[in-house]
Amino acid sequence: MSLLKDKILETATDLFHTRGINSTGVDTIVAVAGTTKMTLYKYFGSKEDLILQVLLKNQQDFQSWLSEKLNASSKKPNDKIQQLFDYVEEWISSPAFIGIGFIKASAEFPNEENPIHQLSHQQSREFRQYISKLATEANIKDADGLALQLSLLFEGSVQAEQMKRGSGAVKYAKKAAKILINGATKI
Amino acid sequence: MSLLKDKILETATDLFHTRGINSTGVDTIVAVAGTTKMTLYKYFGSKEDLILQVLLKNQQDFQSWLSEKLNASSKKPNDKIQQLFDYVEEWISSPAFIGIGFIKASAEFPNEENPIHQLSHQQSREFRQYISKLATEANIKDADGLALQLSLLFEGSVQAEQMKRGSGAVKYAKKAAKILINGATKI
DNA sequence: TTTAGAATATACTAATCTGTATATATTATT
DNA sequence: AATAATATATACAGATTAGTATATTCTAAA
Repeated sequence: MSLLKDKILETATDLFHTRGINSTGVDTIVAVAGTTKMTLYKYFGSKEDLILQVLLKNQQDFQSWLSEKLNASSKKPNDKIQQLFDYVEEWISSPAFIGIGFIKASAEFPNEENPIHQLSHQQSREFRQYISKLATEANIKDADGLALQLSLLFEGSVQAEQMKRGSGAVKYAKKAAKILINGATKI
Repeated sequence: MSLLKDKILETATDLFHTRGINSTGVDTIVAVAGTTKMTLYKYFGSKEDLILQVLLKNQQDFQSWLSEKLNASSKKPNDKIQQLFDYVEEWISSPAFIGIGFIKASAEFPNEENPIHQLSHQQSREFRQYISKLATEANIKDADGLALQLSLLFEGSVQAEQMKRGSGAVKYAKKAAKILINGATKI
């Protein structure tokens, strides 16, 4: 594990978020990270490789943060799905919030053949499946359907927050989620 | 009104959607449109100006299409808000669907000072206000809150469809919208 | 202290980007 | 047929892009 590799990943993550992926050159990344292109290309085969690794790290960080929060909060499946958006709100409202990589990346790389687009799509599916698992464990009727609806609210909230910091959209997403979850819960 | 200007706008709209905005050069646009850069810069002061005009035209086209559909379908406000997602589904499912410009543009130009980002944000707000007006006329309790929730479902659906054509997400967004609308309707 | 690996500085290629300059051809109107 | 506007072709400037080559410096281990 190299400190410089981490520093480059972290810097790229930040710049991709604040300036966009295509608008951020590798020259800028190494300048801000305080290293050189030679070092960057030692750790990352190409800019595309760097983008993919940034996406992977972002998603891993978010997913593990969320899972830990949910697992720590309660053992009961019903509580977990109910609290999902509480933690989503906490995460979106945190000052460290830097968006969801796969949403932005899929917009910047719309071609479905592109590896970056494909990874984005896969991550979006994986997150939806995670919600579906939560819903299944909570004994919900149409788990996949509800998971899809919740993921729309989630991605919409992230989108709204990326558009305008402090939008407060997630507060209403949370309310909508509660209504949808209650409506889908078997009696 | 110039035919060439329209051709350039149309070509740019298509290329921005299929390849991304920053990844599409003006050279490509004029080549596909069958004209030259001199002509493009006669009608558009800059690439940024072209992008802004593409965004404006996209949104006008969608908004007027949607309003006409809703006005033609029923005079009753309650019907209109109920049918909103029917037409959103029709529009997203249409082969001519090319996404929502302001969602992609805000991802590619994340800086809140950027004119393209600002126009995107404004268009997102205007669409939300349009839904809010529908909700108010339908005598709904928290019209702004419901409008926000529906817009999250809307943007999430568009996002999902941009990620994977034929995702079918809007079908579930429609169901969710019905539940939220019914829950928010005064009795 | 010598040696090996890691990181650096600098310069380069070759392509692409936005925007402009100049001069020619086409078209419609008088 | 002469005039004026519109569109064209071509070339260019100047900046920026991703990625590589070369040579030097630093650091840690033997």
